[in-house]
Amino acid sequence: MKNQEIAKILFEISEYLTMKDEPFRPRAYSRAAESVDALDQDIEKIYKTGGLAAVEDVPGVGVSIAEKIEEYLKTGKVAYLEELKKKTPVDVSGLSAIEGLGPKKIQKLYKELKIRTTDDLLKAVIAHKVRDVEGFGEKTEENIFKGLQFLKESGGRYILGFVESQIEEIRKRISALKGIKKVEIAGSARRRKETIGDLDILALVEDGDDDTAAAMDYFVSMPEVTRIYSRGTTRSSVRLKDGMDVDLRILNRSSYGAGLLYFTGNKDHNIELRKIAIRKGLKLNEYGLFRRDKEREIKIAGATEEEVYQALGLPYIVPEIRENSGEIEAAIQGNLPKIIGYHDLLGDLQIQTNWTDGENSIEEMAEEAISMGYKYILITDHSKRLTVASGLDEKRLAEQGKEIDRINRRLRDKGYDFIILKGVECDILKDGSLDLADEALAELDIVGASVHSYFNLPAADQTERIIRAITNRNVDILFHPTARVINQRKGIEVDMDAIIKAALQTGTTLEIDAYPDRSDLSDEHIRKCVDIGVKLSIDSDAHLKRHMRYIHLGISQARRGWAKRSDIVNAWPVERLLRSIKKD
DNA sequence: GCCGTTTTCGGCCCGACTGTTTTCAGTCG
Repeated sequence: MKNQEIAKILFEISEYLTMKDEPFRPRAYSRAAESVDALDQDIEKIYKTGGLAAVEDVPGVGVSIAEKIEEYLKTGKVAYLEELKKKTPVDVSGLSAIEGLGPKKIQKLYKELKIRTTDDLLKAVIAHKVRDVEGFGEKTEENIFKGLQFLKESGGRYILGFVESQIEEIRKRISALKGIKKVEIAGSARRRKETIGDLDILALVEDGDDDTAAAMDYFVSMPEVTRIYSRGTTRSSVRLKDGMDVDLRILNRSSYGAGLLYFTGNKDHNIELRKIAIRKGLKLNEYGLFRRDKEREIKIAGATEEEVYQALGLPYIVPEIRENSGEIEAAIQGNLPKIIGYHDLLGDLQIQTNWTDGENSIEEMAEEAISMGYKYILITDHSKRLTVASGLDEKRLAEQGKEIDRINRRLRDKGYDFIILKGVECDILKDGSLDLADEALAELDIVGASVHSYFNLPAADQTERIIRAITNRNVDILFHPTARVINQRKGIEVDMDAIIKAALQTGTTLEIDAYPDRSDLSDEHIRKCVDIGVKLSIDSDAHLKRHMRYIHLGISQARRGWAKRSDIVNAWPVERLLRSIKKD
């Protein structure tokens, strides 16, 4: 599906046009970008079945943009964008990734200091040249420096949820090749880390079948490949257009499990396993588990991961917790937790609709939830402070409640075992008070509260602010507790231990926000919550129907934090959820 | 450049916040 690629191009055009001080056209392009990004159907399919006219039916897309989409689908390029880039040869998307830098400032830096790339910018910042440009100053220069540092630290990592469909597509294509029996993704993607550095693909061929040339030929000549690092019979390595490095390794059946284990990692987990092997007089490597018998090595396991673990005297350890952070000790002692499964959730507790900044109606989101097998959802539109999202005030919130009642009646009449719960995503104000009146919040089934402003308060103030908010007896869940956006913004600085403690005392649930670039709470914080018994929820934070499908990423995150079904409130039936969540 | 009509062109989301200014531009959501 090329929707995201096209959205990115349209957005880039919008930024160039903003730099040129064009009125309105930038807005038209970014609106079209958002709209294409939000589309349920494949834009290529729309074009192929309905032609240009069908593309023009996409909201925000008119004749001119439709033609550019057509051009991209046919040629993989948009001449208009190439032209803009030629006129202003600046890495806009790279530079605007820096928090606080937008097209206007980028334009100014290019004009005054000839800055084109983040490298140029870093040099200028170090030489203290930026502070002298009109409209900039010491503080801005410092913020740019921090932004560059942050990008460098997080840089080069891809957000799993955003690259997953591309990865799956490559996996499928390789699976279909002749002689390939099975293809799996290993590495940090298989451990379900929130970001991945590169991609390890493992392919299985039958023992004795060493004709891997066709598979390797295909791999290094895939359309998305821009550079071939190496091409061999068992391993090839390439770089994709978007910068990601990908390895393909071909394994035989007899060593497939050992290879999968080895390439899944993490490294420390593997090292621990090898130590166990040594203690048992065995040797573990990527080809199998071996016993030395006189002068010969005899393979005693290797075809599957399960048999390798078993031969080491261990139960199977799921990839999500292979981090050498206590899982091996727990496995030895028979204390591995029964972590939550991918089909254990009964509902989703953070969903935005077109009452505020969501795309779809309450009813559409409910239908999507029903099709996913859920029993309930909580509608949590924004509160009034978030004016751009046309956040709800007390009056509209009450109106929304009535609408939810009507839809619930309709769903019941249709015979669905499903309920829409009334909620809100209420802004936490600077001092920790809430954006909506207590009486309005008290009317709702479940209240979520979250931070969308003042991200830079000192840790002590920020912690106090959050604790004050969750101490309000109407607040049931703290949404995306650290407010981080991966590759964009660090989380707020808080004493998370103090917040987790306060959550325990007040009976507040902390959220695991599954949206790919949030993934908030992190695995590490989840584990702390699980250890002391703080309740958790796993929510999609969906602004469109499609976003609800990101929920599996939140489940991965929970699994990485060792959470059991009993720790997750939306894995509970609705009666128990409502009984337990309110702290009266 | 798109949309929605007032069918041929005028209006387009906007408030909070930051850092720069000394009254405001740029960025973010």
